[in-house]
Amino acid sequence: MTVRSRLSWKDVRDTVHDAILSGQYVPGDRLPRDADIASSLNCARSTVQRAMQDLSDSGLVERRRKGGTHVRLDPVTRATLDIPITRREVEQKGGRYGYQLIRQQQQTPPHKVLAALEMTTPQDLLRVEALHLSDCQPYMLEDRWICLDTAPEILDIDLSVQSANEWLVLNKPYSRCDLRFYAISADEKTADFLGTNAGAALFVIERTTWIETAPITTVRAITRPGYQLLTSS
Amino acid sequence: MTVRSRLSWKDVRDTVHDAILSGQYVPGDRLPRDADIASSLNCARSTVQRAMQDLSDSGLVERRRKGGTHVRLDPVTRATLDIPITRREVEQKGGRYGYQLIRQQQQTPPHKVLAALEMTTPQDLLRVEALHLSDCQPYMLEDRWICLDTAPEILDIDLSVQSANEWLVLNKPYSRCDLRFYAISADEKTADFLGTNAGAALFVIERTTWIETAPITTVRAITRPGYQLLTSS
DNA sequence: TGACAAATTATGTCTATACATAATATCATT
DNA sequence: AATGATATTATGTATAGACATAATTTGTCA
Repeated sequence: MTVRSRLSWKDVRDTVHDAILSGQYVPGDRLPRDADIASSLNCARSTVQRAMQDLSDSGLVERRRKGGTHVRLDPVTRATLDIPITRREVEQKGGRYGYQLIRQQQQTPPHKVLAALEMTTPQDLLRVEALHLSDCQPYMLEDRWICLDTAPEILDIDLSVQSANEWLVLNKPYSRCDLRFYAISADEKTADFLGTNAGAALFVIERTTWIETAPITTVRAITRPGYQLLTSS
Repeated sequence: MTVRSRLSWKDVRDTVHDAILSGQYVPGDRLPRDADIASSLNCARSTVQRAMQDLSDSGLVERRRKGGTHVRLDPVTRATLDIPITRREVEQKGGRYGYQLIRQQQQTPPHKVLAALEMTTPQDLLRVEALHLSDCQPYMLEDRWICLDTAPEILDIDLSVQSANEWLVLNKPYSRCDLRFYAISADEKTADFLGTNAGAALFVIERTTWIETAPITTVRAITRPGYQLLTSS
């Protein structure tokens, strides 16, 4: 059997993880001190520290100074979601990407939009409605509001060629992103755009981004019927 | 101004992150070598390494040995979701948690369920249907299949007292968890349980867990009308 | 017994160093 | 110009040591 000369922190993490999975430690149990794990596995404490930090990040254990490390009593399912730009998403699924600009105009946002952006003083935003296509079939209908204070350059972009989604993601990196998922019943207009019937259940992704505290954009993306969002790994 | 004597890796991460946000580096650009960043910020290379690893994990940059570190050309929105056990979710929202077992029986799973669990040989599973309540109002309807090979102890549990959700999460930690989100139209029976009308758009969370390759459970949780799932931070 | 101060302890973090590894660049050879 | 061996380089990772920090325990005094 192959014994690596040095133990990586991922090895340590997996060892501890397995010990928990196997029932050797159950929720609430206290794990040995990092230093003890280190000496029993014959590695440095910093290696164990890195491993335990990862387990803590993933929600499996809780660590407190002086208190030690405990298996979480109240485990959470912590999952990572990857939401690529829509063009990539379509292409990754093997579709041919298409894009249609529906409408673009500066207007006063409703209260809901201001609230989502956490803006206090009302001001005109650029509203962009667009349809993403996969193999010429409707894929996602987006209703977007862009903050012109934060992203004034958007006015110089021809949004019938490049989607706002794409331009923003390449040119306005964000420091904070809020996501929200829910289901809606399609209204007449939405159903029409997405090629379905009014009343159909549709999956919605809402995303709002900021640079520090400055709002960039908020978008409500209504997906075509049957759309599913999966976790990455 | 307060200058901390030593720079933490999170400080380094934020500094680099800010440099990217400010447009100093745009997608595709190559960042300086870790060692150079280290000397320019006056910290150790390992500190920079830890920072860059985090930026790489969060999808903002890409690192390749010898190739160096580049700002990702194709940024993804990477978000972390926390899905607590349902009792906690209800309580965190300020509701009083309640639970009703609807039905519990061993039966042959349909093909869809077998596929979700990645099982090849058909065998009887324990099917548990239950309703979670918040302040005596329906909150979530779950339809669960449990693999008796992996979790035989579940048969000794009185599932009218403790929910399968809770027992499994405390007693069967998983090594892999797949999540899936989508929208459905309520059928008559579902609408009835959730106190809404047939045809209502409902948000669905599907979760399947394994210990290594051994399937534990798959559950389809249909949420009450208006339910929204938010990202954690 | 209670309140507060001090010692203890386990995790948190940075540093300097050494070596590993993968990808690229260089250079000699044909 | 194509090939293949070799050197170079940037990241990946572990280690020992030092010190920081927070939480608990212990000790002291009223």
